Amino acid sequence: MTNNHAHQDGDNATLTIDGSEEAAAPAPSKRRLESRKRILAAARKLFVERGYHATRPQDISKLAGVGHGTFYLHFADKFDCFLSFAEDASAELEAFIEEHLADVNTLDEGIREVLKAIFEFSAENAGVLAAALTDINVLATGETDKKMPVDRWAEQWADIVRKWSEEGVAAADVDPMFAGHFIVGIIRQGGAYAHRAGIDQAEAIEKMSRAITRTLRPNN
Amino acid sequence: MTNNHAHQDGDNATLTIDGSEEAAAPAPSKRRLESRKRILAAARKLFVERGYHATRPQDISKLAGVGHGTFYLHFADKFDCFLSFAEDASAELEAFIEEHLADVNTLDEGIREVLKAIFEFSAENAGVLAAALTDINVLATGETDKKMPVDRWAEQWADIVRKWSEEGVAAADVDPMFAGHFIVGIIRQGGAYAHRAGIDQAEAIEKMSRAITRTLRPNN
DNA sequence: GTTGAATCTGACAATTTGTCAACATTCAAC
DNA sequence: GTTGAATGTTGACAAATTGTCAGATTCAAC
Repeated sequence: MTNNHAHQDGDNATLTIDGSEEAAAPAPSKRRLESRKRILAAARKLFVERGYHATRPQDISKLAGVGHGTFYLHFADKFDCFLSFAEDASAELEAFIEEHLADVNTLDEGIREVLKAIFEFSAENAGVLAAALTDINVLATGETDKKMPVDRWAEQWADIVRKWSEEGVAAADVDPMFAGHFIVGIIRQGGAYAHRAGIDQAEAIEKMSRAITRTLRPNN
Repeated sequence: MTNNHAHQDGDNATLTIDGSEEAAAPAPSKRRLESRKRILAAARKLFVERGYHATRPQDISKLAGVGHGTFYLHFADKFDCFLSFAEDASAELEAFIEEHLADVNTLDEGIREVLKAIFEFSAENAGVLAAALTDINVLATGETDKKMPVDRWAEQWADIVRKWSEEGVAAADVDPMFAGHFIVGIIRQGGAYAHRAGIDQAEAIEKMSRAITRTLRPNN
C-alpha cells in the first residue's frame, strides 16, 4: 500500500517518480507497458467473468503470465486495477462511438447511431460496459483525482446537448449538464434491461432513442 | 463457504435448515434476529463510509459487537452481506416513497412527490441509495435467485406507468417496462449528479421531473 | 434446578494480500 | 562485443484477512 512505483497520473503513460516531481520521468519501457497491458487484459477478463468480489490479484497476475509481485508494481491494489480497467473500457467505448458519429448531423440520427454503437460494443465486449460505468463510489470512497467514467461520459453528452441547443435542435429550457446525465441514465438502464430481458436490439434502440429525444425536444 | 446456517430465503425471516426441507423451521429467536440486525446496521455504516473494497467482515462484526465467527453464521461472505444491506435499503426507500404517494393522483404531482421523497431519504441516509441501487452483477456474477433492487424498483415504476397509460395520462406508445427503467436511470443519474455538484434540491427536482414527464407525455 | 436446542465465540487453520532482496533484462556508452 | 547502470520482475515470506468449528453461553421448557 506504500509502494510508490504504481503511482500513475490517469491515462498518461508518463510516470512521475516520487522524489523527482520537478522533472517528468522518461516514458516507460516497452517491457513495462507490455506487462501492464497483459495485467489489464487479464483483469478485464476476470472482473467480467467473476465480478469484483471473487477476482483476486493472484488470479490476475497468473492469467497475465507475470509474477505475483508484479501486479503491485503496476497497481496499488485490486480497486486501483479495476479503476484502470473501467477507464480503459470507457475510453474504448468513447472512441467506438466517435467512429460511428463521424458522418452524423441530426439529433435523431445521432442518438440512434450512438445507441447502435453501444449495442455493438456491448455485443463484442459482454459485461464490460456495466463494469466501466459502475458506481465507483460504492466500491471505494474517499478523494480520488480520477473522474468517474460515467461522469465523464455524461459531460460529453452535455457538450453535445449544448451544441444542439445552440443550433435550436434541442429545447432551450434543457439544462445541458442534467440532460447529459439523464441520457446516460437512460442508456445505462435501458441497455441493461434490454440485454437481460433478451429484447430485440432494433426495438430497444427505437424505444431508447425516442425517450432521449423526448427529454431534449418535447414537441415530437 | 459450506456453512449452511446462513442459508436464507430472501427477506423472509423463516429459516429453512438443510435436511428438513419439508418442514419449515421455527422462527429465529429474538437473539438471532438481534444479532443479524446489529451486523446489518454495522455493515451499512461501513459500506457507506468505506465502500465495498475496504470493508472487512472483521470490521463489521467488531462494530456490531459480535464475535468474528458470528458474521459467517448469518452471511456466507461479504458480498452476501452487502446484498442483504442493499435489499433492506431498497425496501426502506420503497416504503418511504409509498408514504409520500398516499395522497397523490396526477402524474406530475406523483413524480414530484417521489423525487422529493428520494431526496429526503438520501439526506437522512447519505450514500445508502447509491449502494442500494448499484449494479450487483459488477460485484459478483453467476446465478442468484435474488432480484436486483434496481430492477425491482424499475418494475414498480413500470406498474405505475401502465396504470397511467390506461388512464390516458401517459402516452399510449410508451412501453411500461422500458419507461420504468428509464425513470430509474434518470433518477439515479440525475440524483447522483445533483448531489455531487451541490445543486439546489428544488432545481434538481424541477429538472428531473420535467425530463421524466417528457418521456411519458411528449406534448408537454 | 436440569436439560437440550439454539446461538455465539474466538483460537486457529487456511487463504490472500503485500513486501522486497535477489535476480533478470534492457540499453547506452565504449 | 563488453560493461555497468538503470529498469523491471520474481516468488519466498511476512503480514493480514477469511473462514471453520470445538467449546461456551443463552434461553425456553419441564
